[in-house]
Amino acid sequence: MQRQAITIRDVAREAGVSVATVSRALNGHANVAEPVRRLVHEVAQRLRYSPHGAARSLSSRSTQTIGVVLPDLHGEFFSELIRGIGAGARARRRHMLLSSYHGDREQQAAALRAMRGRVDGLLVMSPFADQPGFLEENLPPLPTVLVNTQQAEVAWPAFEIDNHAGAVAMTNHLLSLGHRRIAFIAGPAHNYDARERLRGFREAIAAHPGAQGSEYEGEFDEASGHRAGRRILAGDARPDAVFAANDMMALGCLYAFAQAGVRVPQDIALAGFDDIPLARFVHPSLTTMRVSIAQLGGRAVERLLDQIETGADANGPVSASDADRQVMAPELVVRASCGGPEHPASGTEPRENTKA
Amino acid sequence: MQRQAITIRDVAREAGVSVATVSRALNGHANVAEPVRRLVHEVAQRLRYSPHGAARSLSSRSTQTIGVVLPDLHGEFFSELIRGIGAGARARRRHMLLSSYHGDREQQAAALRAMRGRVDGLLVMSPFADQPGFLEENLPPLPTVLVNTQQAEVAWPAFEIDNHAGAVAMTNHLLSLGHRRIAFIAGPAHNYDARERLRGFREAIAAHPGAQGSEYEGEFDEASGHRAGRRILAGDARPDAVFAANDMMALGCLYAFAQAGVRVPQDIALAGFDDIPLARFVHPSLTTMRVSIAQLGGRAVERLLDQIETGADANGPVSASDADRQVMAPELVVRASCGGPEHPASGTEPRENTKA
DNA sequence: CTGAAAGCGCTTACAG
DNA sequence: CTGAAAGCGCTTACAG
Repeated sequence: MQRQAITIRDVAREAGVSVATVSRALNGHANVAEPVRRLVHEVAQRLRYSPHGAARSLSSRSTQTIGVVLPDLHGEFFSELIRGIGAGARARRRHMLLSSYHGDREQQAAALRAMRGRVDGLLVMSPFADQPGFLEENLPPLPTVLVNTQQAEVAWPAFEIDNHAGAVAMTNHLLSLGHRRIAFIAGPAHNYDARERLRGFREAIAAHPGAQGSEYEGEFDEASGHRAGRRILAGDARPDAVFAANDMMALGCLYAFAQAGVRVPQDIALAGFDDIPLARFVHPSLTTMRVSIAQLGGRAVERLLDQIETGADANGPVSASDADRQVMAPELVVRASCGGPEHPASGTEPRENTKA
Repeated sequence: MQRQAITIRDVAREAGVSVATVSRALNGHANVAEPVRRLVHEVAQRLRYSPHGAARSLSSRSTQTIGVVLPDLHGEFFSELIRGIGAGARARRRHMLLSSYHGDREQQAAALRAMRGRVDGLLVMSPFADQPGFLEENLPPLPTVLVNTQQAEVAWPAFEIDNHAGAVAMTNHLLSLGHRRIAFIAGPAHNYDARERLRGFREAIAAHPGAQGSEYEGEFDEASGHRAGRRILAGDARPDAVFAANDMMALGCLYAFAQAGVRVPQDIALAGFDDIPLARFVHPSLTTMRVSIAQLGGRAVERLLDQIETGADANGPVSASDADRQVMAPELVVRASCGGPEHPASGTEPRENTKA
């Protein structure tokens, strides 16, 4: 059974008016007589008419949709980002066209180009944006806001987590607890967040006379954290504290310590970054930097929609200034792994209702 | 700087051919002379032309996009679902229009209607689908597949987790361990998954002579699990085992037991449902039913795309049969909370690379 | 307040 | 193999 799609012409015929009048009535234009407006609405409802999105977009030159181009959909970072963007879009009655691609440069270029004529603006997270020309060549002529993305030069408005400041804050926290020999488990070098966190760690160590930093490689996953933990224990000068560039690696490291009978925080302090849900549940609970990814997404979409609505949709690289690069500060969360309170209020603190 | 959008006419003019030829060349139609094809591609590339999505959709009557309508974006269930759908869509070169709405019936109705002319098919998860007429009245005339959704009558193809079978399996597992008095912490009654899990528990208990079930209310969150745990301990006949309808409640319950000094599994066994990432990290690690949400989404999108491509896009409620209701069985994961191995391979088992 | 008509940017029979 | 033309389903100046 192929239901025949109802068009605006059907409504017009049935209501005995022109399609122009139907369009005006349904779009809430003022210049429609009240009885006509009512009639049209009544007929449209009876016929279960709903306008054809592509047709409407083409003639009105507006899609009521924002495009979201991400490098991946895996993991909590992206799910929180999408949730934040989705909430922001919904609040302002926009749809969301989601395009993930695999890490390949050409694939992302294609994804960006394919957005033309489908969306009114773009939210982009791209590992290739630091390659000169990449965005200029592939971004459709649309307002665009970047998220957690390093640009070749500041050209588009951008929102990002202040990874550098967060790493400085955490390092300083460890130093303030009296730790002097601090090991850092770094994330992958190709990752922007990872580089910024490493940079923050190095700066904070360098700024503190007497502090001594050491660095270990990691891949942002549990396994590499575990390997780093073992290497740390195998070294001859055991550090006072370990700062892992993200929580997953901190958990892997924690497990390596547990296996070796090294107690946290008594024998060695441990800290992570991200405040993933697990962080408060492990034993000891993990000191970390909390980043609000959903809020990052929400703010970015706000900014994008403002830009779309003011029509000042300067889309080229000329419009942005440094003022348009907004960083969001993470927050230090002290837990037991650095001598803070254990498992604060877990089990009593109400959490979000989760589906199933 | 408002870059002027390049249209197919610009390419045609520049290449000295008609727009029809440009269209054919760019869409890979066979009937274009090779030199012409090359010229057109070259010009299009030089001009950085990309076709206007709405225009293309309107004239070709195809959007290369699937619509996804969900009740919420919160929590791991939805992020995994989106990830699975996204991977499936990408594999078959489709875009994904994501529309979440708040729990309200009218809002979902509007979200469904707004999909017309924007997508070629729909993936829908709806708590209102059990109300007769809701889908019939609001679904656009498009191929549609339902996900984890209870229909008034089987009318659309549907994919869902076999919550009933999972609950039966878990209850039988607890019985097989020798437990006879089993408490069940239920999820919210308005939730389909919750109802199915409860139904499975009751059936398995009823089928086992000598087994004795008791039921406690819960809301699928940690706090309600904690409350239920306290009530369970406060009762006079302490059960041998507790089966929580999801992991979050199991964790809350676990914490209540820990506070009361009740040991798991020595004093009481505990099991959950979902296998959330936390489940293997808590102490004791949690026995649970693993459900592959991403796979659920992936299969559903496969089915939808097949339907779209065969053009047999029967979209009305007549086409589906019971054969079109596919259930996916969850898998029992035995861990320490029921006497299984503690923290299996954690820290060594490589996990997915997570962004930051 | 209302309608006829042009136009949005493509694709696709239809001729040739 | 190629082009002129119609058409997809809307919106929006333009007249009246």
